[in-house]
Amino acid sequence: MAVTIKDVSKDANVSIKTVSRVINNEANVADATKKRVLLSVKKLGFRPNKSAQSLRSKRSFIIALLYDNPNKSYLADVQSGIFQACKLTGYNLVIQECDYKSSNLNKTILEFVEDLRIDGLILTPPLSDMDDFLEHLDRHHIEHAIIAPSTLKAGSLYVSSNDYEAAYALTSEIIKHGHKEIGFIKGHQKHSASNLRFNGYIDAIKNHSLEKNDSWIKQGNFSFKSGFDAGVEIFDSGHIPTAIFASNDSMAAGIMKSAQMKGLKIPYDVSLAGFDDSPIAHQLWPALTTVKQPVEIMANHAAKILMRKFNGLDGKNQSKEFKSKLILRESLRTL
Amino acid sequence: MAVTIKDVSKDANVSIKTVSRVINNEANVADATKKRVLLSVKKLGFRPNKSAQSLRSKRSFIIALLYDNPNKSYLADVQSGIFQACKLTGYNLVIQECDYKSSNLNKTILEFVEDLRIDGLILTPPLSDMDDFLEHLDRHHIEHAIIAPSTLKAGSLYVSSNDYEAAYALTSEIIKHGHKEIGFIKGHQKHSASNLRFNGYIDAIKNHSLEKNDSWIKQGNFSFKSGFDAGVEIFDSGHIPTAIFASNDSMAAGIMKSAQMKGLKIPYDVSLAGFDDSPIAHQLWPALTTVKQPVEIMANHAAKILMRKFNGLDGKNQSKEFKSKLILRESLRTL
DNA sequence: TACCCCGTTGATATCGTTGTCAAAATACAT
DNA sequence: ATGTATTTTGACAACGATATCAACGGGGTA
Repeated sequence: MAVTIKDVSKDANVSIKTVSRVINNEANVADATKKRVLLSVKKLGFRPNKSAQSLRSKRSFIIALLYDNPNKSYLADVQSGIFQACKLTGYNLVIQECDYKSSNLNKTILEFVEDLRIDGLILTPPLSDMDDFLEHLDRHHIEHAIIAPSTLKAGSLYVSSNDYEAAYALTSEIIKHGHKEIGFIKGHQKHSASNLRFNGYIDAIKNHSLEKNDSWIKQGNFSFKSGFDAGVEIFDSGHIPTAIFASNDSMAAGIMKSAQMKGLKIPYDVSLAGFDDSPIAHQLWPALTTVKQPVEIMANHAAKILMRKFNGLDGKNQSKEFKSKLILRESLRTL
Repeated sequence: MAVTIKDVSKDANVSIKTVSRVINNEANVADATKKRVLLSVKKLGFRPNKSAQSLRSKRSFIIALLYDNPNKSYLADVQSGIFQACKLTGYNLVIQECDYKSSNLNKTILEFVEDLRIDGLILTPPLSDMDDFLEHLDRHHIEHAIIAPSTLKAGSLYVSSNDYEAAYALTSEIIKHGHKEIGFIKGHQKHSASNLRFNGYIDAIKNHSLEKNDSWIKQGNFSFKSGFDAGVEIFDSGHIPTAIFASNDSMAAGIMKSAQMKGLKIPYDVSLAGFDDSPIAHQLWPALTTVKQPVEIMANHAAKILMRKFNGLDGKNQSKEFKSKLILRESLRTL
């Protein structure tokens, strides 16, 4: 039989309530008593029964990661970042795949949270962008931290990255390399990052007095295939830009493949840039110029501020924007 | 306040025990009663409190996925397969990253399982191969299903793939393409799959009366970098094989990069094959010839048989070996 | 009719914590 | 010494389910 709070209370010669106070770090326990209890806890190897704690106190010490069909490497990074944070605090991590288009998403998640008494959620795009869903969470007082939200609501917990600035910077860098004709592949329409990146590109183009050419701007959806298709379209058209900036690396890889199949050499015939610095970026040849977001660190921070909030350490809102980093590799050349 | 079993019992005019019997599908409840109770359950929207269930019955309806630093896309596939199975049965999935080299792995996991009252574990390589750890689980009666175990113990739950046969078949295919000098990059030493794949290669070589050349056989560890390094070594040596078979796609990608940097063209100067059919395999140019394991389906099956066991549906041992599929792509050419 | 068997049902204890509230002990002021 | 405020402690209820075990009711048998 496992050790219970009762065993500890007997061993330390106090009431179970006092043991409870000690393990929950409550105030107003005499130092001597505390020491004695902790000794017994250690001696007997007592670990509180989480089901009982959860039943009584309505806290589970579990947080959940919600995601919908993300890029695999992105998911792994997010997950890892959250997990590291959990390990420090003793929380556990449940994962929940969900369909952002589902009509009963709200209900499903509410029941999920209530059933497991989940203490809080971490949301990834495109869930981060669903205002209706976020409002639903607020209405039911479900704590949550948002990774890459579209609108930065005061009082909400989030971590974001400077997608606009990064896309602007990368575009400027491409221009600095002498390019004047720069294509762009847009990302998934439901991801707010898509617009940010596109706007960064557009504004950089404009501010450098270059002309925007719609036949070089294609709608993708962050998938390899959409990049490949866009590449085929562009390369089949009469006029090819000297550089193409894809909203993520998968699409850039798709473009690279379509280029190579056409016999076009990167970066000699056309330069290429991606976004994300996913593993494929440096595994390709030539390696991709791209933008690295500190995804794992961002997710880690999201988990941390979420758990801090549970514990009332909410003093300053600790939501934060993280800076991305330009990574220049061989796929971009100077004209 | 949430609806409890008590509310249902009042509404249906039965005792709480009878409600409990109905929601747990126990025998010996009169049909009429059952119907009445189910009606009330539906009407009131009753969902049993999991903490209470868990506390009393020592079941949590949670399973956990244990992994140690796997390939990101592999992890995502495994996770997704398990998740699909969970969704059908109402189980939840918590993930636990762990360090297979840690000296207190046994203790950590035991406490994790006991604290959360985890019903069962799913293990991925290299944890699948740690006999000591597996024995520890048995000793503490922790249910588990193993993905890709090294030794197929009777009575244990597992899903495996035919790595040996697949490597043999792929090697034979390479030989059939006219290659007589075939290099090989080994995988991580702690993964049993590494040996299986290597043995498949070696036996195919032997059975086709080809000579094994140790300078073309390199030790890798499944990482891109280890493949890259192996490639550099091989290509820097005087004599280059006409084909190289890497134990996984990441390493094959590494070799491809090292080849391209050396100015060697794949598949003209050297053919290449990988293993796993990870996303990168078809995102490269030329696309990789490889072996596809139904990872997601395997993981799904592992989760299913594990959960079946909880429910005593253990009749036949439903462990299973899954067949891999050869995928021929441009990286392999006929000599 | 009396008896037993067996499917059905319910009263109540129980799981291991935390919450409530009052009692006991101690500190402080008069 | 006395009264009061404050800290420390414990008895017991409560959380919401399942487990135990006994009672009930109807059919079959002697």
